[in-house]
Amino acid sequence: MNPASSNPGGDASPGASPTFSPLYQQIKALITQSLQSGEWKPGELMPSEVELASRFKVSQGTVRKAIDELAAENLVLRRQGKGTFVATHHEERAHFRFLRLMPDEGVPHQADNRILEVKRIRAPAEVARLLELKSGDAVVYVKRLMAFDGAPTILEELWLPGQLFKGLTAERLVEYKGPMYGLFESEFGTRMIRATEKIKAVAADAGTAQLLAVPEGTPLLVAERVSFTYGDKAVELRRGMYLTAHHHYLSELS
Amino acid sequence: MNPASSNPGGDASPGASPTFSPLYQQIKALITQSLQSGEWKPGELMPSEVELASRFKVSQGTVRKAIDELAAENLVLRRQGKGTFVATHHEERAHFRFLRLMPDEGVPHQADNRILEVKRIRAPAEVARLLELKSGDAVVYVKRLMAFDGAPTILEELWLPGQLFKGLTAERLVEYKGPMYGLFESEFGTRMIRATEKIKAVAADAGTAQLLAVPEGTPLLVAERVSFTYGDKAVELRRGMYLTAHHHYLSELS
DNA sequence: GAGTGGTCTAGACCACTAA
DNA sequence: TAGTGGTCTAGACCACTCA
Repeated sequence: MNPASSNPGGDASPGASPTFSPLYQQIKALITQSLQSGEWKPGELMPSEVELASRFKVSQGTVRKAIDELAAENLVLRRQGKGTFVATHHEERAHFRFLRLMPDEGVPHQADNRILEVKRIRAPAEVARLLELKSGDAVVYVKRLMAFDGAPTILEELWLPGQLFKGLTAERLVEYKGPMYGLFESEFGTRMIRATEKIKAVAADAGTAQLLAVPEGTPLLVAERVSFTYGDKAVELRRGMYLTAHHHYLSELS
Repeated sequence: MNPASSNPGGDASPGASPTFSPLYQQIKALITQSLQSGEWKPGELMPSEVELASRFKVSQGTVRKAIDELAAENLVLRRQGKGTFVATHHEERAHFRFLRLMPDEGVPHQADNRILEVKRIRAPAEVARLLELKSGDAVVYVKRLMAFDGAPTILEELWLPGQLFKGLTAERLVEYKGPMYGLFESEFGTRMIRATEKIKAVAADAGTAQLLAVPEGTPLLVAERVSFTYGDKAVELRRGMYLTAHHHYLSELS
Protein backbone atom coordinates (compact mmCIF):
# COMPACT_ATOMS: atom_id res chain seq x y z
CA MET A 1 0.00 0.00 0.00
CA ASN A 2 2.68 2.49 0.94
CA PRO A 3 6.45 2.33 1.03
CA ALA A 4 6.45 1.60 4.75
CA SER A 5 4.50 -1.60 4.41
CA SER A 6 7.68 -3.39 3.38
CA ASN A 7 9.43 -2.08 6.43
CA PRO A 8 8.80 -3.43 9.93
CA GLY A 9 8.82 -7.00 8.67
CA GLY A 10 12.58 -7.03 8.66
CA ASP A 11 11.91 -8.89 5.38
CA ALA A 12 14.30 -10.34 2.85
CA SER A 13 17.98 -10.87 3.56
CA PRO A 14 18.27 -12.92 6.74
CA GLY A 15 21.83 -12.06 7.71
CA ALA A 16 21.58 -8.35 6.99
CA SER A 17 20.79 -5.80 9.65
CA PRO A 18 17.11 -4.88 9.87
CA THR A 19 17.56 -1.63 7.89
CA PHE A 20 14.61 0.14 9.37
CA SER A 21 13.96 3.59 8.19
CA PRO A 22 11.11 5.97 8.84
CA LEU A 23 8.64 6.69 6.08
CA TYR A 24 9.76 10.27 5.59
CA GLN A 25 13.34 9.09 5.05
CA GLN A 26 12.14 6.74 2.34
CA ILE A 27 10.20 9.58 0.74
CA LYS A 28 13.26 11.78 1.00
CA ALA A 29 15.31 9.13 -0.77
CA LEU A 30 12.72 8.84 -3.55
CA ILE A 31 12.67 12.60 -4.06
CA THR A 32 16.47 12.70 -4.07
CA GLN A 33 16.47 10.03 -6.77
CA SER A 34 14.18 12.17 -8.88
CA LEU A 35 16.49 15.14 -8.39
CA GLN A 36 19.50 13.04 -9.32
CA SER A 37 17.83 11.55 -12.39
CA GLY A 38 16.88 15.00 -13.59
CA GLU A 39 13.11 14.48 -13.45
CA TRP A 40 13.07 18.03 -12.13
CA LYS A 41 16.00 20.16 -13.25
CA PRO A 42 17.88 22.82 -11.26
CA GLY A 43 15.84 25.99 -11.01
CA GLU A 44 12.58 24.28 -11.90
CA LEU A 45 9.42 24.12 -9.85
CA MET A 46 8.81 20.79 -8.18
CA PRO A 47 5.40 19.19 -7.67
CA SER A 48 3.52 20.59 -4.71
CA GLU A 49 3.49 18.85 -1.36
CA VAL A 50 -0.08 17.64 -1.77
CA GLU A 51 0.74 16.26 -5.21
CA LEU A 52 3.77 14.38 -3.90
CA ALA A 53 1.73 13.15 -0.95
CA SER A 54 -0.86 11.65 -3.23
CA ARG A 55 1.78 10.21 -5.54
CA PHE A 56 3.53 8.46 -2.66
CA LYS A 57 0.30 7.64 -0.83
CA VAL A 58 1.40 9.31 2.40
CA SER A 59 0.17 12.34 4.29
CA GLN A 60 1.30 15.84 3.44
CA GLY A 61 3.02 16.06 6.81
CA THR A 62 5.30 13.20 5.93
CA VAL A 63 6.25 14.79 2.62
CA ARG A 64 6.85 18.06 4.47
CA LYS A 65 9.31 16.45 6.83
CA ALA A 66 11.19 14.90 3.91
CA ILE A 67 11.35 18.22 2.06
CA ASP A 68 12.31 20.01 5.29
CA GLU A 69 15.51 18.01 5.37
CA LEU A 70 16.21 18.50 1.68
CA ALA A 71 15.79 22.24 2.16
CA ALA A 72 18.15 22.18 5.16
CA GLU A 73 20.74 20.48 2.94
CA ASN A 74 20.29 23.13 0.27
CA LEU A 75 19.03 20.62 -2.30
CA VAL A 76 15.74 22.43 -2.73
CA LEU A 77 14.40 25.89 -2.01
CA ARG A 78 10.96 26.62 -0.58
CA ARG A 79 9.08 29.78 -1.41
CA GLN A 80 5.85 30.42 0.38
CA GLY A 81 2.96 30.94 -2.00
CA LYS A 82 4.99 29.82 -5.01
CA GLY A 83 6.22 26.30 -4.40
CA THR A 84 9.39 24.28 -3.95
CA PHE A 85 12.22 24.71 -6.44
CA VAL A 86 15.24 22.61 -7.25
CA ALA A 87 18.35 24.42 -6.00
CA THR A 88 20.73 25.79 -8.60
CA HIS A 89 24.13 27.46 -8.70
CA HIS A 90 22.60 30.16 -10.92
CA GLU A 91 21.46 32.44 -8.13
CA GLU A 92 22.97 35.28 -6.23
CA ARG A 93 22.88 33.46 -2.93
CA ALA A 94 24.52 30.33 -4.35
CA HIS A 95 27.49 32.24 -5.76
CA PHE A 96 29.19 32.62 -2.41
CA ARG A 97 28.19 29.33 -0.82
CA PHE A 98 31.48 27.65 -1.70
CA LEU A 99 33.57 30.80 -1.65
CA ARG A 100 35.07 31.21 1.77
CA LEU A 101 37.75 33.78 0.94
CA MET A 102 36.53 37.18 2.03
CA PRO A 103 38.12 40.62 1.79
CA ASP A 104 39.28 41.93 5.17
CA GLU A 105 37.35 45.12 4.46
CA GLY A 106 34.19 45.52 2.45
CA VAL A 107 32.00 42.95 0.75
CA PRO A 108 33.03 40.15 -1.60
CA HIS A 109 32.95 41.05 -5.26
CA GLN A 110 33.54 39.27 -8.54
CA ALA A 111 37.07 38.25 -9.41
CA ASP A 112 38.85 38.61 -12.72
CA ASN A 113 39.35 35.12 -14.01
CA ARG A 114 42.25 34.00 -16.18
CA ILE A 115 42.36 30.41 -17.44
CA LEU A 116 45.99 29.35 -17.64
CA GLU A 117 45.67 25.76 -18.76
CA VAL A 118 43.14 23.05 -19.58
CA LYS A 119 44.18 19.54 -20.53
CA ARG A 120 43.16 15.91 -20.30
CA ILE A 121 45.58 13.72 -18.45
CA ARG A 122 45.78 10.38 -16.72
CA ALA A 123 44.91 10.74 -13.07
CA PRO A 124 47.94 10.72 -10.78
CA ALA A 125 47.61 8.17 -7.97
CA GLU A 126 46.76 10.78 -5.33
CA VAL A 127 44.08 12.41 -7.49
CA ALA A 128 42.59 9.04 -8.41
CA ARG A 129 42.39 8.07 -4.76
CA LEU A 130 40.58 11.23 -3.70
CA LEU A 131 38.17 11.10 -6.65
CA GLU A 132 37.59 7.39 -6.18
CA LEU A 133 38.83 6.63 -9.70
CA LYS A 134 41.21 3.98 -10.93
CA SER A 135 44.77 5.21 -11.20
CA GLY A 136 45.29 6.15 -14.84
CA ASP A 137 41.68 7.07 -15.57
CA ALA A 138 41.28 10.24 -17.60
CA VAL A 139 40.80 13.49 -15.74
CA VAL A 140 40.44 17.07 -16.90
CA TYR A 141 43.04 19.37 -15.38
CA VAL A 142 42.37 23.09 -15.08
CA LYS A 143 44.63 25.82 -13.82
CA ARG A 144 43.40 29.36 -13.33
CA LEU A 145 44.40 32.62 -11.72
CA MET A 146 41.95 34.99 -10.10
CA ALA A 147 42.50 38.63 -9.25
CA PHE A 148 40.66 41.21 -7.20
CA ASP A 149 41.04 44.83 -8.29
CA GLY A 150 43.94 43.82 -10.46
CA ALA A 151 45.81 42.06 -7.66
CA PRO A 152 46.35 38.33 -8.31
CA THR A 153 45.09 36.55 -5.21
CA ILE A 154 43.98 33.01 -5.98
CA LEU A 155 45.77 30.32 -7.94
CA GLU A 156 43.62 27.27 -8.43
CA GLU A 157 44.11 23.81 -9.88
CA LEU A 158 41.19 21.47 -10.55
CA TRP A 159 40.92 17.80 -11.41
CA LEU A 160 37.60 16.54 -12.76
CA PRO A 161 36.61 13.00 -13.78
CA GLY A 162 37.11 12.82 -17.57
CA GLN A 163 34.06 10.60 -17.89
CA LEU A 164 31.74 13.34 -16.66
CA PHE A 165 33.40 16.36 -18.26
CA LYS A 166 33.99 15.26 -21.82
CA GLY A 167 33.68 18.50 -23.79
CA LEU A 168 35.31 20.78 -21.24
CA THR A 169 37.76 23.10 -22.97
CA ALA A 170 39.49 26.36 -22.18
CA GLU A 171 37.14 28.13 -24.58
CA ARG A 172 34.02 26.95 -22.77
CA LEU A 173 35.50 28.09 -19.48
CA VAL A 174 36.49 31.47 -20.83
CA GLU A 175 33.24 32.12 -22.68
CA TYR A 176 31.08 31.16 -19.75
CA LYS A 177 29.84 34.03 -17.67
CA GLY A 178 29.03 33.27 -14.06
CA PRO A 179 30.26 30.78 -11.51
CA MET A 180 32.09 27.68 -12.67
CA TYR A 181 29.72 25.42 -10.73
CA GLY A 182 26.91 26.92 -12.81
CA LEU A 183 28.68 25.74 -15.94
CA PHE A 184 29.22 22.28 -14.50
CA GLU A 185 25.54 22.10 -13.56
CA SER A 186 24.07 23.37 -16.85
CA GLU A 187 26.49 21.97 -19.40
CA PHE A 188 27.66 18.77 -17.79
CA GLY A 189 24.74 17.79 -15.61
CA THR A 190 26.90 17.57 -12.51
CA ARG A 191 25.74 19.50 -9.49
CA MET A 192 28.03 20.07 -6.51
CA ILE A 193 26.16 19.51 -3.26
CA ARG A 194 28.76 19.79 -0.54
CA ALA A 195 32.52 19.78 -0.08
CA THR A 196 35.22 19.31 2.51
CA GLU A 197 38.43 21.31 2.63
CA LYS A 198 41.75 20.61 4.29
CA ILE A 199 43.70 23.80 4.88
CA LYS A 200 47.38 24.37 5.45
CA ALA A 201 49.86 27.23 5.44
CA VAL A 202 52.78 26.75 3.07
CA ALA A 203 55.56 28.79 1.53
CA ALA A 204 55.05 29.79 -2.11
CA ASP A 205 57.33 27.96 -4.53
CA ALA A 206 59.01 29.82 -7.38
CA GLY A 207 56.33 29.22 -10.02
CA THR A 208 53.42 30.04 -7.76
CA ALA A 209 55.14 33.11 -6.40
CA GLN A 210 55.69 34.46 -9.89
CA LEU A 211 52.06 33.99 -10.90
CA LEU A 212 50.83 35.65 -7.73
CA ALA A 213 53.42 38.41 -8.05
CA VAL A 214 54.93 37.88 -4.60
CA PRO A 215 58.39 36.86 -3.39
CA GLU A 216 59.20 33.17 -3.27
CA GLY A 217 58.53 31.84 0.21
CA THR A 218 55.55 34.08 0.88
CA PRO A 219 53.12 32.25 3.20
CA LEU A 220 50.08 30.99 1.31
CA LEU A 221 46.91 29.43 2.52
CA VAL A 222 46.33 26.18 0.64
CA ALA A 223 42.89 24.59 0.57
CA GLU A 224 42.44 21.10 -0.83
CA ARG A 225 38.79 20.63 -1.64
CA VAL A 226 36.89 17.47 -2.49
CA SER A 227 33.39 18.20 -3.79
CA PHE A 228 30.52 15.74 -3.83
CA THR A 229 27.38 15.43 -5.89
CA TYR A 230 24.24 13.38 -5.14
CA GLY A 231 24.92 10.15 -3.32
CA ASP A 232 28.12 11.49 -1.78
CA LYS A 233 30.00 10.80 -4.98
CA ALA A 234 33.28 12.73 -5.27
CA VAL A 235 33.35 14.69 -8.54
CA GLU A 236 35.94 17.42 -8.07
CA LEU A 237 39.34 17.84 -6.55
CA ARG A 238 40.45 21.42 -6.21
CA ARG A 239 43.63 22.89 -4.82
CA GLY A 240 43.39 26.59 -4.11
CA MET A 241 46.32 28.76 -3.12
CA TYR A 242 45.30 32.00 -1.50
CA LEU A 243 47.18 35.18 -0.76
CA THR A 244 45.88 36.33 2.59
CA ALA A 245 47.44 39.76 2.88
CA HIS A 246 44.08 41.46 2.37
CA HIS A 247 41.74 38.49 2.51
CA HIS A 248 40.87 35.78 4.98
CA TYR A 249 39.21 32.38 4.94
CA LEU A 250 35.94 32.43 6.84
CA SER A 251 34.93 29.42 8.92
CA GLU A 252 31.79 29.12 10.98
CA LEU A 253 31.94 26.77 13.95
CA SER A 254 28.61 25.57 15.17
CA MET B 1 -4.55 32.29 26.99
CA ASN B 2 -1.42 31.35 25.16
CA PRO B 3 1.67 33.26 24.07
CA ALA B 4 0.32 33.69 20.55
CA SER B 5 -2.70 35.63 21.64
CA SER B 6 -0.56 38.71 22.04
CA ASN B 7 0.73 38.31 18.53
CA PRO B 8 -1.36 39.13 15.48
CA GLY B 9 -2.53 42.33 17.11
CA GLY B 10 0.70 44.03 16.19
CA ASP B 11 0.20 45.54 19.66
CA ALA B 12 2.28 48.06 21.55
CA SER B 13 4.89 50.24 19.91
CA PRO B 14 3.22 52.01 17.00
CA GLY B 15 6.25 52.80 14.92
CA ALA B 16 7.88 49.43 15.25
CA SER B 17 7.55 46.69 12.65
CA PRO B 18 4.81 44.17 13.39
CA THR B 19 7.26 41.59 14.81
CA PHE B 20 5.20 38.55 14.03
CA SER B 21 6.63 35.27 15.06
CA PRO B 22 5.21 31.77 15.03
CA LEU B 23 4.24 30.15 18.30
CA TYR B 24 7.04 27.60 18.20
CA GLN B 25 9.59 30.40 17.85
CA GLN B 26 8.19 32.07 20.94
CA ILE B 27 8.37 28.76 22.79
CA LYS B 28 11.92 28.32 21.58
CA ALA B 29 12.81 31.75 22.91
CA LEU B 30 11.26 30.93 26.29
CA ILE B 31 13.18 27.66 26.53
CA THR B 32 16.39 29.43 25.52
CA GLN B 33 15.82 31.94 28.31
CA SER B 34 15.50 29.10 30.79
CA LEU B 35 18.75 27.63 29.49
CA GLN B 36 20.48 30.97 29.76
CA SER B 37 19.18 31.67 33.25
CA GLY B 38 20.39 28.28 34.40
CA GLU B 39 16.96 26.90 35.30
CA TRP B 40 18.29 23.68 33.81
CA LYS B 41 22.06 23.34 33.95
CA PRO B 42 24.36 21.79 31.34
CA GLY B 43 24.15 18.02 31.41
CA GLU B 44 20.84 17.99 33.26
CA LEU B 45 17.59 16.44 32.13
CA MET B 46 15.01 18.95 30.93
CA PRO B 47 11.27 18.65 31.47
CA SER B 48 9.59 16.30 29.02
CA GLU B 49 7.82 17.58 25.94
CA VAL B 50 4.37 16.93 27.38
CA GLU B 51 5.31 18.76 30.56
CA LEU B 52 6.58 21.78 28.62
CA ALA B 53 3.49 21.65 26.42
CA SER B 54 1.21 21.87 29.43
CA ARG B 55 3.34 24.58 31.03
CA PHE B 56 3.18 26.76 27.92
CA LYS B 57 -0.39 25.78 27.09
CA VAL B 58 0.45 24.61 23.57
CA SER B 59 0.40 21.24 21.86
CA GLN B 60 3.26 18.80 22.13
CA GLY B 61 3.90 19.20 18.41
CA THR B 62 4.65 22.87 18.86
CA VAL B 63 7.10 22.17 21.68
CA ARG B 64 8.68 19.49 19.51
CA LYS B 65 9.32 21.90 16.70
CA ALA B 66 10.91 24.39 19.11
CA ILE B 67 13.16 21.70 20.59
CA ASP B 68 13.96 20.38 17.11
CA GLU B 69 15.64 23.67 16.32
CA LEU B 70 17.45 23.84 19.65
CA ALA B 71 18.78 20.34 19.02
CA ALA B 72 19.90 21.33 15.53
CA GLU B 73 21.82 24.22 17.09
CA ASN B 74 23.45 21.88 19.60
CA LEU B 75 21.89 23.64 22.56
CA VAL B 76 20.12 20.50 23.73
CA LEU B 77 20.50 16.79 23.16
CA ARG B 78 17.62 14.39 22.65
CA ARG B 79 17.79 10.76 23.70
CA GLN B 80 14.93 8.51 22.80
CA GLY B 81 13.41 6.84 25.80
CA LYS B 82 15.38 9.01 28.24
CA GLY B 83 14.53 12.61 27.58
CA THR B 84 16.06 15.89 26.46
CA PHE B 85 19.30 17.06 28.07
CA VAL B 86 21.01 20.41 28.20
CA ALA B 87 24.14 20.25 26.03
CA THR B 88 27.49 20.41 27.81
CA HIS B 89 31.15 20.62 26.90
CA HIS B 90 31.77 17.67 29.23
CA GLU B 91 31.17 14.94 26.69
CA GLU B 92 33.31 13.06 24.27
CA ARG B 93 31.46 14.36 21.24
CA ALA B 94 31.69 17.98 22.40
CA HIS B 95 35.46 17.87 22.82
CA PHE B 96 36.16 18.14 19.14
CA ARG B 97 33.32 20.41 18.11
CA PHE B 98 35.48 23.52 18.20
CA LEU B 99 38.73 21.79 17.38
CA ARG B 100 39.25 21.91 13.65
CA LEU B 101 42.94 21.04 13.57
CA MET B 102 43.28 17.40 12.59
CA PRO B 103 46.34 15.20 12.16
CA ASP B 104 47.03 14.36 8.50
CA GLU B 105 47.18 10.70 9.48
CA GLY B 106 45.26 8.96 12.24
CA VAL B 107 42.65 10.26 14.61
CA PRO B 108 42.78 13.37 16.81
CA HIS B 109 44.13 12.82 20.28
CA GLN B 110 44.64 14.88 23.39
CA ALA B 111 47.32 17.54 23.36
CA ASP B 112 49.85 18.34 26.05
CA ASN B 113 48.93 21.70 27.40
CA ARG B 114 51.40 24.24 28.78
CA ILE B 115 50.08 27.50 30.21
CA LEU B 116 52.63 30.21 29.50
CA GLU B 117 50.93 33.24 30.92
CA VAL B 118 47.75 34.45 32.59
CA LYS B 119 47.16 38.08 33.48
CA ARG B 120 44.51 40.72 33.81
CA ILE B 121 44.96 43.70 31.52
CA ARG B 122 43.02 46.57 30.03
CA ALA B 123 41.50 45.57 26.72
CA PRO B 124 43.41 46.91 23.71
CA ALA B 125 41.16 48.76 21.28
CA GLU B 126 41.00 45.90 18.80
CA VAL B 127 40.15 43.34 21.48
CA ALA B 128 37.52 45.61 22.99
CA ARG B 129 35.92 46.12 19.61
CA LEU B 130 35.64 42.41 18.85
CA LEU B 131 34.37 41.55 22.34
CA GLU B 132 31.97 44.47 22.31
CA LEU B 133 33.57 45.99 25.41
CA LYS B 134 34.59 49.53 26.16
CA SER B 135 38.21 50.20 25.38
CA GLY B 136 40.08 49.90 28.65
CA ASP B 137 37.71 47.39 30.27
CA ALA B 138 39.45 44.57 32.10
CA VAL B 139 40.14 41.37 30.19
CA VAL B 140 41.88 38.15 31.16
CA TYR B 141 44.74 37.30 28.85
CA VAL B 142 45.91 33.72 28.46
CA LYS B 143 48.77 32.34 26.45
CA ARG B 144 49.35 28.64 26.07
CA LEU B 145 51.32 26.16 24.02
CA MET B 146 49.99 22.79 22.95
CA ALA B 147 51.98 19.83 21.73
CA PHE B 148 51.15 16.54 20.07
CA ASP B 149 53.51 13.64 20.77
CA GLY B 150 56.03 16.09 22.14
CA ALA B 151 55.97 18.33 19.08
CA PRO B 152 54.79 21.90 19.82
CA THR B 153 52.05 22.61 17.30
CA ILE B 154 49.62 25.21 18.59
CA LEU B 155 50.35 28.57 20.19
CA GLU B 156 47.20 30.22 21.46
CA GLU B 157 46.32 33.58 22.95
CA LEU B 158 42.94 34.24 24.55
CA TRP B 159 41.17 37.38 25.69
CA LEU B 160 38.15 36.97 27.97
CA PRO B 161 35.90 39.63 29.49
CA GLY B 162 37.22 40.31 33.00
CA GLN B 163 33.70 40.78 34.27
CA LEU B 164 32.76 37.17 33.52
CA PHE B 165 36.04 35.45 34.40
CA LYS B 166 36.94 36.96 37.76
CA GLY B 167 38.76 34.12 39.48
CA LEU B 168 40.54 32.74 36.44
CA THR B 169 44.18 32.03 37.29
CA ALA B 170 46.98 29.98 35.81
CA GLU B 171 46.52 27.49 38.65
CA ARG B 172 42.87 26.87 37.80
CA LEU B 173 43.78 26.36 34.17
CA VAL B 174 46.60 23.98 34.97
CA GLU B 175 44.69 21.98 37.58
CA TYR B 176 41.66 21.55 35.40
CA LYS B 177 41.47 18.30 33.51
CA GLY B 178 39.49 18.32 30.31
CA PRO B 179 38.61 20.91 27.70
CA MET B 180 38.93 24.59 28.55
CA TYR B 181 35.35 25.25 27.49
CA GLY B 182 34.28 22.73 30.12
CA LEU B 183 36.03 24.83 32.75
CA PHE B 184 34.40 28.01 31.47
CA GLU B 185 31.02 26.31 31.57
CA SER B 186 31.29 24.73 35.03
CA GLU B 187 33.31 27.30 36.93
CA PHE B 188 32.32 30.55 35.31
CA GLY B 189 28.82 29.80 34.04
CA THR B 190 29.68 30.86 30.51
CA ARG B 191 28.82 28.39 27.79
CA MET B 192 30.21 28.80 24.28
CA ILE B 193 27.53 28.15 21.69
CA ARG B 194 29.10 28.98 18.36
CA ALA B 195 32.10 30.79 16.93
CA THR B 196 33.43 32.32 13.75
CA GLU B 197 37.04 32.12 12.63
CA LYS B 198 39.01 34.23 10.19
CA ILE B 199 42.01 32.35 8.87
CA LYS B 200 45.22 33.59 7.31
CA ALA B 201 48.66 32.31 6.45
CA VAL B 202 51.50 34.32 7.98
CA ALA B 203 55.22 34.00 8.58
CA ALA B 204 56.25 33.12 12.13
CA ASP B 205 57.90 35.98 13.98
CA ALA B 206 60.97 35.38 16.15
CA GLY B 207 59.17 34.78 19.43
CA THR B 208 56.52 32.50 17.99
CA ALA B 209 59.09 30.56 16.00
CA GLN B 210 61.12 29.89 19.11
CA LEU B 211 58.13 28.62 21.08
CA LEU B 212 57.07 26.34 18.25
CA ALA B 213 60.66 25.23 17.67
CA VAL B 214 60.73 26.16 14.00
CA PRO B 215 62.79 28.65 11.98
CA GLU B 216 61.66 32.26 11.92
CA GLY B 217 59.52 32.86 8.84
CA THR B 218 57.94 29.42 8.84
CA PRO B 219 54.42 29.66 7.39
CA LEU B 220 51.78 29.43 10.10
CA LEU B 221 48.05 29.16 9.90
CA VAL B 222 46.51 31.86 12.09
CA ALA B 223 42.89 31.57 13.18
CA GLU B 224 41.20 34.49 14.89
CA ARG B 225 38.15 33.19 16.68
CA VAL B 226 35.27 35.08 18.24
CA SER B 227 33.05 32.84 20.37
CA PHE B 228 29.48 33.58 21.35
CA THR B 229 27.26 32.49 24.18
CA TYR B 230 23.46 32.68 24.45
CA GLY B 231 21.98 35.69 22.76
CA ASP B 232 24.89 35.98 20.32
CA LYS B 233 26.96 37.74 22.95
CA ALA B 234 30.70 37.67 22.20
CA VAL B 235 32.60 36.21 25.18
CA GLU B 236 35.94 35.06 23.85
CA LEU B 237 38.58 36.25 21.45
CA ARG B 238 41.15 33.64 20.57
CA ARG B 239 44.13 33.80 18.29
CA GLY B 240 45.52 30.41 17.41
CA MET B 241 48.76 29.87 15.51
CA TYR B 242 49.04 26.42 14.00
CA LEU B 243 51.93 24.52 12.55
CA THR B 244 50.49 22.64 9.60
CA ALA B 245 53.39 20.40 8.67
CA HIS B 246 51.55 17.33 9.93
CA HIS B 247 48.12 18.75 10.66
CA HIS B 248 45.42 20.53 8.69
CA TYR B 249 42.43 22.68 9.42
CA LEU B 250 39.22 20.91 8.47
CA SER B 251 36.36 22.91 6.96
CA GLU B 252 33.05 21.49 5.83
CA LEU B 253 31.24 23.41 3.11
CA SER B 254 27.55 22.73 2.91
C1' DG C 1 -10.13 33.30 -5.60
C1' DA C 2 -7.28 29.29 -6.17
C1' DG C 3 -3.04 27.22 -5.04
C1' DT C 4 1.18 27.04 -2.41
C1' DG C 5 4.01 26.53 1.63
C1' DG C 6 3.80 27.58 7.02
C1' DT C 7 1.75 26.81 11.49
C1' DC C 8 -0.92 24.44 14.98
C1' DT C 9 -3.61 20.91 16.94
C1' DA C 10 -5.15 16.25 18.68
C1' DG C 11 -4.56 11.75 18.73
C1' DA C 12 -2.59 7.31 17.54
C1' DC C 13 1.06 4.12 17.52
C1' DC C 14 6.13 2.83 17.64
C1' DA C 15 10.98 2.32 19.61
C1' DC C 16 13.74 2.83 23.37
C1' DT C 17 14.97 3.12 28.38
C1' DA C 18 14.80 2.04 33.08
C1' DA C 19 12.70 0.45 37.15
C1' DT D 1 5.05 -1.39 32.81
C1' DA D 2 5.30 3.51 32.61
C1' DG D 3 7.48 7.35 30.59
C1' DT D 4 10.19 9.36 26.98
C1' DG D 5 11.17 10.93 22.36
C1' DG D 6 10.07 9.53 17.18
C1' DT D 7 6.79 8.89 13.49
C1' DC D 8 2.49 9.43 11.03
C1' DT D 9 -1.98 11.06 10.13
C1' DA D 10 -6.02 14.24 9.20
C1' DG D 11 -7.73 18.45 9.35
C1' DA D 12 -7.90 23.37 10.25
C1' DC D 13 -6.42 27.92 9.46
C1' DC D 14 -2.86 31.48 8.05
C1' DA D 15 0.41 34.16 4.90
C1' DC D 16 1.88 34.72 0.52
C1' DT D 17 1.73 34.79 -4.70
C1' DC D 18 -0.38 35.41 -8.94
C1' DA D 19 -3.76 35.44 -12.43
